[in-house]
Amino acid sequence: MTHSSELLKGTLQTIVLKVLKDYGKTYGYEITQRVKALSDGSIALTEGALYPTLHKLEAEGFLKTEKIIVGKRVRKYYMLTLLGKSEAKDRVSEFIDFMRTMGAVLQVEINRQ
Amino acid sequence: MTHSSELLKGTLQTIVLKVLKDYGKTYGYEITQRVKALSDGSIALTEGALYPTLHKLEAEGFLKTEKIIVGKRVRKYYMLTLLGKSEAKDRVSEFIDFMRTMGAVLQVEINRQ
DNA sequence: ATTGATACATAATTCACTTAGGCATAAGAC
DNA sequence: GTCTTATGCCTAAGTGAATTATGTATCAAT
Repeated sequence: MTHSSELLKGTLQTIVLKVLKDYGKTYGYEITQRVKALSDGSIALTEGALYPTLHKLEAEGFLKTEKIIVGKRVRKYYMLTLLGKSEAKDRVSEFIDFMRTMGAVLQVEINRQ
Repeated sequence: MTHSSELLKGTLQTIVLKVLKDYGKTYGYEITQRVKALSDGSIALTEGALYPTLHKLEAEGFLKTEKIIVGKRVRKYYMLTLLGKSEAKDRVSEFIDFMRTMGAVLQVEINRQ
């Protein structure tokens, strides 16, 4: 395990919420693929982390689900609730603040455009 | 506890190494004060996290220590070893990569200048 | 004298995540 | 045809960095 994977901790909920905000109705496996693509292969979400997180966000009222039968398999789509949309926005703002703060602490110039 | 404090996880070693790189010989309590100042009050390192981290970084050969008697109290100064200097640089680079990747995933424009 | 700041340290607990399973269908390689 | 890889969901045990809770002691200020 690299040190950078340590940095990833605490970002999973934010990532999931933002992906659902940007892409709408998405299923678990698809989220892993999107994040892998967006991160140029460097972020590989593990199922052991992803599924419990989806369930938790749903239990908190941020996500709602819809099951679709594809062939003989069940696919579970997740989408943001109204509350979830607001939460997604908040979490991204929070992340931007965090980056700015860390930029100051680490004396790295960071600008959001 | 806010969600942003969750984001902070995994950054402590990087912060400590970078502060020691930028300020040279520094003691534990001083590190908490510097980080608080640099982060405009938003990052308050807890002693329960800081001291074990300092001990661990020392055990790994990244830090060396020097005890100074101030009045009747012992103050323990930490400074980077040669290995620690290189590690500090690597960790900051890693953090910059992480921010860039997260910027891409969260569709937030981030530029380092 | 009592509070708050300075200064170190350890121990129990928490909790997000990793690791390791389990189950099943679909597609492609050989 | 069967073997591997990809698709697709899930839970449970274990890990480890953090929080929370203490403990000890000096110093300055009111």
